[in-house]
Amino acid sequence: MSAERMHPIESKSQQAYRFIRARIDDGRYVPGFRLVLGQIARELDVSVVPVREAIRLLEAEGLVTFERNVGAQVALIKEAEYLHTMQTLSIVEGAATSMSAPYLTPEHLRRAREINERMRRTLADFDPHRFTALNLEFHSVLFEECPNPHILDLVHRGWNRMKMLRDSSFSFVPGRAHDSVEEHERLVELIESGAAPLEIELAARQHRAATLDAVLAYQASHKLAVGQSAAAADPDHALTASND
Amino acid sequence: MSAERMHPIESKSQQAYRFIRARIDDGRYVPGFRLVLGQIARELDVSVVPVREAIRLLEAEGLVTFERNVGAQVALIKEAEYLHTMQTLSIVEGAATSMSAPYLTPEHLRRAREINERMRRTLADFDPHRFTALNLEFHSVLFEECPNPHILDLVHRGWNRMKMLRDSSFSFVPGRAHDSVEEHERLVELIESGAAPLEIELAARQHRAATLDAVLAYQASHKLAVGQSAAAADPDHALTASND
DNA sequence: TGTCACCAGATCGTATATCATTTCAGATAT
DNA sequence: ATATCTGAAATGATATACGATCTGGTGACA
Repeated sequence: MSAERMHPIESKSQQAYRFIRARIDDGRYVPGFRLVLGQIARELDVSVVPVREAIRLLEAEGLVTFERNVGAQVALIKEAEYLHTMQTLSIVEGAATSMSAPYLTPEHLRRAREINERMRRTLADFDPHRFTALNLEFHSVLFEECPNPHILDLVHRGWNRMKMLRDSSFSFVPGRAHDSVEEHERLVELIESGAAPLEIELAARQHRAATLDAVLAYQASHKLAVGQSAAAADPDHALTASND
Repeated sequence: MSAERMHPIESKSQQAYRFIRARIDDGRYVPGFRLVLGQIARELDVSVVPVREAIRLLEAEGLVTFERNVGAQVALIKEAEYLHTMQTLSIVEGAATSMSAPYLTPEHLRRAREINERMRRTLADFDPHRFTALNLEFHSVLFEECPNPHILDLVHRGWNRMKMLRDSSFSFVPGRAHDSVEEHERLVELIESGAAPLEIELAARQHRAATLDAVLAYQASHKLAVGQSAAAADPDHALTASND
């Protein structure tokens, strides 16, 4: 019992959870990927019971769907689902940002600006992957001092949903990244100026809403251009989207 | 296989989930109540595996705490937790109300008013249980047409957390119920007048925030009056609160 | 050729048994 | 009297085994 941790021995359920979760997050398990209990259990060298538990938890979070005697698969994000998640994110992110703002120090704002500058420099690279990562980093700094863990939890939930369409069907709306960087700078300035919480909240909310609008407009025009009337008429079709 | 439903045979996990959940909701399992797997399994005449799964789901929802090799218990709501949940509720309820408002018909508003009138009539009875139930009903009508199911889900999560202190440590802040009924009426009028979404959102948010303020003020004054400095100094002490 | 019955494989669902950890009471030593 | 040790009981965690259900395909039959 010498070189043994006293507390944190990870249970096999948690192990399975992290295993699956990591693969969903980094895109190895794309939406629609089928999760077979026995198979994952063998990969992890555990029994199916902990794997099942992990999958049920992921189901509760909305990351996978699970049907009795049929199986589980990574959840497919539909257009309506995307819209709702973005809408929800705009609200909770707005709240998180404004609640965090009063506690942000000049050092926080410096870090935020530094990250945003890196985003600006990647604009020419057209690297959605990296841009999204930096975007998360930027907003994480702004949320850092939010005193309400519940709100932060909701923000993270929303991000997780969004992450699912990261590698699988990501689309970069032309011009949106540039606008996003500009809005980031204005948001930092607003916080710096000691603006009223409500003003900050609405600015942050608007920032997310603008992305949603841009994606929807892009989707609409793209559909029209290609003339995919069938896809346009199907409210359940999978979506190509952005989350910056 | 004649008189058998084709789809909806409830799994034992779901059965266990509903069993426990119902008892938490109606107060038979008060916060702190210990949930022993084997015991619940025997009561339901199932094995411990589905019970365990149910408890893990409840843990994910924050309704119970679960520690490895120790066990589960109904979550205790602390003062900070209460504050955070109410704050979150004020935000998501505000959003849900304003998003629902444009779709509310005169019939909706009539029903809302009718429920609120029943609340008014119970003011003299001092029946917190009934008042809270009507309060939920009232707001449910206003949320009814919210087109974003995510937001509604968040509202319900918040309500579930609040429900936990319903019977256990419920306190009716003097005068708050009366104010609440008045605010309800004003909220309905605001919606009826076709006010801007943001205006409705802030009014709904304020309604919830006012309750929180009332509770905190009442708590503070009560503590001072009784002179429980020890309890006041402990940020983790259990809370007596209201959710109307 | 279309439809239906049926079978085989895949997969989930749960019970049971066993292992691991925690807790607590009682004993023992200081 | 206090602290520490010890072992049994309680409890959770997981593996294994078996049963139930769904799915897809195959072939008989009209």
